[in-house]
Amino acid sequence: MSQRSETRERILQAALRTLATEGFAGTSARAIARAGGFAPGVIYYHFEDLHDLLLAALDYTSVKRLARYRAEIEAATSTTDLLRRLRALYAEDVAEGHTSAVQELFAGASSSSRLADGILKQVQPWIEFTEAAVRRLLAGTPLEQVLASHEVARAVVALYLGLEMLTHLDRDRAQIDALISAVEPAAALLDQLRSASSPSS
Amino acid sequence: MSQRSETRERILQAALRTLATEGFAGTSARAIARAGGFAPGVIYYHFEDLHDLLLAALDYTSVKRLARYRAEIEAATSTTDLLRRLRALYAEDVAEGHTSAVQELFAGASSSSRLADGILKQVQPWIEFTEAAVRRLLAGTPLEQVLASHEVARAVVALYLGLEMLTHLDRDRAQIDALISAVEPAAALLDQLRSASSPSS
Amino acid sequence: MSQRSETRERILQAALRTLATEGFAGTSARAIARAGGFAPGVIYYHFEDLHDLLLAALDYTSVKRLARYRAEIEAATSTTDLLRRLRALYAEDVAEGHTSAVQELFAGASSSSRLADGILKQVQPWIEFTEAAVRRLLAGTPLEQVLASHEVARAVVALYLGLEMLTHLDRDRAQIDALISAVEPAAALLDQLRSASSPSS
Amino acid sequence: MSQRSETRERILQAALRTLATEGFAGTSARAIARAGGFAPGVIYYHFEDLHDLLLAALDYTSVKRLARYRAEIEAATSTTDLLRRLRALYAEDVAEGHTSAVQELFAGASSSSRLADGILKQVQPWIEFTEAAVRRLLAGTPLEQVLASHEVARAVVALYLGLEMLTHLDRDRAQIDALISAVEPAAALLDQLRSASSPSS
DNA sequence: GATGAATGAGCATTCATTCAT
DNA sequence: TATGAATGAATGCTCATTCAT
Repeated sequence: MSQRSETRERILQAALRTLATEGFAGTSARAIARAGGFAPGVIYYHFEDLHDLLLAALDYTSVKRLARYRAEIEAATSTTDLLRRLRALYAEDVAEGHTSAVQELFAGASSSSRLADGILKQVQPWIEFTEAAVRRLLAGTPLEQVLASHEVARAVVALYLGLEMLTHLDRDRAQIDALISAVEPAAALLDQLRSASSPSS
Repeated sequence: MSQRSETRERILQAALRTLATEGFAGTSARAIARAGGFAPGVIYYHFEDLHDLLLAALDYTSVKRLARYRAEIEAATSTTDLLRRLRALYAEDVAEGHTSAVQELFAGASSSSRLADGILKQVQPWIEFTEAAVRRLLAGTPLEQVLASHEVARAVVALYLGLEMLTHLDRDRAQIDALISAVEPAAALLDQLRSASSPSS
Repeated sequence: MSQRSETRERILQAALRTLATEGFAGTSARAIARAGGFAPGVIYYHFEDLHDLLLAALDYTSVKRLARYRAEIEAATSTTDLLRRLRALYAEDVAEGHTSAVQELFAGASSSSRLADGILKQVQPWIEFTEAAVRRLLAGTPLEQVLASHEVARAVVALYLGLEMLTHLDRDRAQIDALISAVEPAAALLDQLRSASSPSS
Repeated sequence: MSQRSETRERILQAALRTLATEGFAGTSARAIARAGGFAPGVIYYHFEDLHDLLLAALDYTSVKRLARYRAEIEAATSTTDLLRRLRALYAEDVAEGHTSAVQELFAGASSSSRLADGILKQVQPWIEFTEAAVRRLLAGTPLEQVLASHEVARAVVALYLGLEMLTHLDRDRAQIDALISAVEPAAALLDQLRSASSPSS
């Protein structure tokens, strides 16, 4: 890896770390530089400006996470299994600081429409990915007729973002686990519906 | 109403208006004062500081809206009817600037844990209210056994917040309407489940 | 005088002083604030931005000086007398720091077309004033037929600016005096031409 | 030409081009490097620092232009002819970007006395050249007794600089042409004076 | 000879907040 | 009660210059 792209990566990681520890408002050029141990000026050597860096940071973490989600979700054999995998994926999100960064950046989108536009572009793949997953999930169940997959996908992504918001407020990650647990019976029900409708599979 | 509380109200409304038009980042003491036609100094005469004012503003709009939601949701006769009422309530939220203010303040919570704590206190009543509504809604359906009302309530509130976030990003309010429409068949299904399980009611 | 306009004047004078002592490039908001003994922020409380302040400062000195020039030039009884008065006026320009400020601001116009436009507006009255003076000066002499007063006026103003530039370079104000002295015989000649053409006056 | 001096020349030309297109304030090391297609670092390999480069650039264009002026002015057969040649020379100045570079550098002299000193050294030859030209021009006319050639020369150079300043402000090059045209009758007069005083020449 | 990454000081500007009036 | 002038720290960003490669 070239020296240039190494530094670029150092800056991206410092930005993500700063978002997680200082929040969006605290993620100033100086704060990022402090976190990464470099001069504030380097940021502008590698990125157009702060917005550019923050969007790049979101992209950096988003692309990596989307790949992981894609791999796990496609490997799921049942809704119950899917839920188990989602629980693990979310734990990874938290461990890697992905949730914090996402939450802070979405919050920060309020302060700049340029940032908002950039973020919007990055949510699209997640909505599309979720839509495909929802379609697969409902296939062969009565719900297939009754739920529009695009709208459901959007709702699922919104739910993720909203839950992060609440979690940020009360700092109680356990609630997310509780929600997943709470949904388990419903997942089991869905699996039954599916096996009933296609007994051979 | 005393002159003091009249001024207080003017400030609260100016703050909400500013949140809606300028976003959280643009809601400076100066901006609020400009919007309300008073001197920046008066804010500090009526409120501890800017955070205090913003929290008071959230309370101001939140209490009013919660009362409206309570009235409408309690009057709902079926899930389908409930959905119709929710659509109207949401339109009111938008018209009154409540959605904007809420979205901006939640986003702003990132910048200060004091603000976050204050906001958290204001979400609690909404979660409790939603929990009661969910319980009433699922009562007498098979889902009652299968969904934990507290977790569902939290998810519903999170969904509202997350949808506002997405709407703020793509400025496409129609998506909210589309989601409500998409859920209608499911609501009808729920109504059928209920009437099947308790034919006498 | 109100407190507001007193401070405004303090800022204007600090700006002029800083232009004279630090040059255009050194006339930063901080430097002006230091020179005037106030916080940098006050500048933005009284002026839109730094350009706005600098243009206001140019206006401040320019209006005062133009009034003085107008009074003196109109009182001149002959070209020789005019020259004597110009010498005194220029000495005042220097003493008041007007020359420095003008020189620095014109130089600074290079860095911003907004500044350039503002300065241009302030030169116009000087060119018009000079044109009137030139017309009066040449009236009744053979040169009247031979020199276009508008172009001559422009040239005279340009000469003033150019001489300031050179003076700034070699810091030799005596050269300006030498030029005025050098022109004296020509002025005397002009006076003779005029008295010859209108013997009665 | 050695590779070293070739690069040096590329830098000089990039500097002049940048002065003309970006102005003094925009002529940063980066900007010059970008204009010339080389790394910022090379500048410091060939020149002490940025000031040193800018002075060298002024010298580069100044020496070339002075040679042209010398050739043309010495070939002039009358004041009218001289004026015609000056008009052409000035057009060359503009076309080559010499006027822009000179104007910007003189403006920039405000920001540093080191730059000012260097520029001063480069004006001297122009003043001397102009003085010789003035002396030749007035020789054999009554004005010879009445105008001190050194002071006139200085005034002429100042006039050139001042006119460039005004032209930079109002971006109206036509005014320079208008001035030359306006002076033509006076030039013709001077030619008559000369032929009257020395009928044999 | 040349590169381009990095530095750290500097810039204009905005802000929450205070306080004399 | 209310005003609005003033503060001083913080912001994003640019720059001349250095130096390891």
